[in-house]
Order: sequence, then structure tokens, then C-alpha cells
Amino acid sequence: MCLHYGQTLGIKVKKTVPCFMHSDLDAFYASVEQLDHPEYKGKPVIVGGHPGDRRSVVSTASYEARKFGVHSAMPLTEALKLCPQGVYIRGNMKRYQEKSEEIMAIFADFSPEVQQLSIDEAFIDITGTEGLFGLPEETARKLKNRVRDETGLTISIGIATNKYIAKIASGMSKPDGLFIIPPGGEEAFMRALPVSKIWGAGVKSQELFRKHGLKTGEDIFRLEEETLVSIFGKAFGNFLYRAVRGESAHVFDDERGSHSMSAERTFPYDISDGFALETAILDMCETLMWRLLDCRWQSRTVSIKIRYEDFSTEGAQESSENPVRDLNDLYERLLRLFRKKYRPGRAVRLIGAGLLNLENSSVRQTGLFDEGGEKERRLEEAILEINKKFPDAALHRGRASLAEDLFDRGGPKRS
DNA sequence: TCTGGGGTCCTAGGACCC
DNA sequence: TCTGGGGTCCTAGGACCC
Repeated sequence: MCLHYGQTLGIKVKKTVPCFMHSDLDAFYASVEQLDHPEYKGKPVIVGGHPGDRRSVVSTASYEARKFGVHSAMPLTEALKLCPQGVYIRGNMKRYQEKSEEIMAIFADFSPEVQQLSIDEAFIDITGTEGLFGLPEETARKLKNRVRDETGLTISIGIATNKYIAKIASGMSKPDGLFIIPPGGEEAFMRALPVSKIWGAGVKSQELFRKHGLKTGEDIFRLEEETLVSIFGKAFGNFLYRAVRGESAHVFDDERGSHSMSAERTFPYDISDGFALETAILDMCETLMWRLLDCRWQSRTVSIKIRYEDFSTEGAQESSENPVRDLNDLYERLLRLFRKKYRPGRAVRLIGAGLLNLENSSVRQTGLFDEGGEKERRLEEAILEINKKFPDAALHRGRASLAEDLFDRGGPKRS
């Protein structure tokens, strides 16, 4: 016996039940392409790369393309085999960002509490908005209609008393779906759920489910908490125990921990030339420094990542007392790490660099010995400003522009 | 079919201190 | 000479998500 949203427990006691919508745009990038190019409508559209792009993967496949078995994260070469007649597109993030902002603005009209999860997803807290928009189902229909009419895109919505279940619910009836878990129905919903739908359980956890004969939430429900912890580890074991009881998981709580930023690059062809690799690192330094200054963050910890031809991956990180000062400083730190880690001569398919434990740069102690650094940083900020205003100017600090040649020509041609 | 790029969180082990 | 037990910080690697 379930209570429905809007029903009250008694005549005198009116209890407000928390109510969250999770909205997910359907095949977002592919849908935007079909919107902007009507000739693509009804065709299998695959965003991620052009045929012949080496080492690309599918970013989004339209529903027409999914019928051929094409899905996200699939290597493009495989998609091409399954769906040679598809429309292949590299994608235009700027345009997708624009559409995303339009939709988020619509969400904001329905609630002040919108939590954007990614470019195409958000939680909307509609607790207590009945007076304005009606019952949750009605609210969801209004929202879906506005998104469709004003942006030409469709969304799928899940509704539940907690975010975790709302998130799973939005995936239950895609595309253009609406799925509601009434208050009190959380546990029943989770117990009936096939384990493949449990959010947070990827390839490795699915293997463990299989190995232990766990097919549904019910099977997990029947296990002791200690048993789950012994199979899945402390954090995920506890998480599963609570999740199948319909309890709110705290994975989507607003206050999130540390932030980081990173840039990485997979080369079209493996590179084993040290100079070329170091040049690639310099190029990523520029990207990172630009973003760091742009969002007014600072960091004391830098990291590098090296993926070799056999896909084995190694990383290294190093913290120092002082935050990264400028481009040169960042490059020197990364280079030191890289030289410590890289075994010369080995072929590299990917190189990455990152800044960890970002904090607000207002807490920066402007050091006594920082005068040279201050000048350097001002210069960098000026260059970044110019690049922002005139994207085609592409000002650089020298060697990094070399890296672009390296990437654009499909690998270094050495004689 | 060889497997992108940008993130977050968890685990386990070592260093160091009291 | 036989090496306890926290707490905290750092590092490497892995799982997972969109």
C-alpha cells in the first residue's frame, strides 16, 4: 500500500514529503545535431568522430544508431562495422553547452534548487511546489512540454523521494519518459530492480554480482551487511545494503570534496620520442594554466599520467609547500615527475597532466620572494585575456605551438 | 573492434608524530 | 631488539560516471 504524492497521512497532519526530479536529456549530442541538421532526422547519428579517425570512441549514438548496436564508449571502428551507413560527426561542444544552458534555465523556473550533475543531467527539488505547478506528475509534464517546445529536445524524468532513486527512475523509460516512484514504494522498487540497473555498479561489480548469483535487488536484500562488505569492500558494501532498502544514498549530496582539473591526450600514433612527449606536456600546461587562472583556483599538487602502447598506465603526483606559481613553474614540476617515471624508449599512446586538491586562490599567500613570479603571472593573465577575446590569435609562449604540429599531422614524421 | 576526455571517490600502504 | 596503536598526510592505482 503506497502513499501518493499529494495525499496526506491524516486529516490534521499534513507532512511534506521530499520530492526530487531527475532529468536526463535523451541522446543529447546526437539530438542537437538532428535539430540543427534536419536532414539527419530519422538517421543513425553517431557523435564522436569521422570515419577514419584513429582511436576515437562513440560519444553519443542517436536512438536510430542504437538499433544497430552502437553505444557510447564503443570504439569508432566497431561502430563503423555495425553501422556503415551512419552519419558520423566529431561534435561541437560549444553548441551543446549552449543548449544545455537553455534547458537549465527552464529548470530554474520550476525550482530554486537545481543541481546540475553534468552537461545533460540535473536534479530538481520540487518539494512543496504543488501550489505552483500541481502534483509531481503534472509538474513533470509541464516541464517536459516546455523543454520540447522551447528547445526542440526531449528529456526523460524520474521522480522519487530521494535523489538516488530518482536518478535510476529516469533511466527506466527512455526516451521521452516519465517514471514515478511513489512515497513508500522505494524499497519495493529497489528490491525488484535487476542488478544491471544499480547506479554505481560498473563492469567489475557486475562481474561480482554474477559470480555470487545476485540477479536482483531482492538477492542483495537477503544478504547480511557483513557479507556485502566482504564481497564488495567497505564503502560499496555498505552502500548496497542501504540502497536496496530504498534509503537515500549520499552520493549526490551537494557538498562535494576536493576538486581537480586535468588534461590528457591520446596520440593518433604511439610516440617514443622524449622531446616530443615533453612538448606535449608543455602544451597541456598551457591548457591547465589557462583554466586555473580563469576560474581563480590554485593548487599545490601536480600529477602526470602515462599510458603505454599496451594500455598499461602509470601515474605520479607530487605535492609541494607552495601553490603552482605560473606556467614555467608548472612545467618544471611536471617535467621532473615525468622524467622520474618515464622509461625512455617506450612507446606512449597517452600523456596526461593534472592539478589536484584545488583551492580558492584568494587564500594565496603572496610570498616575499614572489616578485618575479608575480610579473610572470601578470603576463600570462594578459595573454589569456587576449586569447579569450580573440580566439584566433592563438598567442603562445613559444614551444607549445610545436605540440600542435605534432598532433595535427597524425604523429611525428621522423627521417 | 583495441579501448576518448574530464571528472569523483575508494583502498591500501608508507612516513611521520605522539 | 624483536617491532604497540592511533591520527594525519601523501602517493599509486583502480572503479565508476557522463
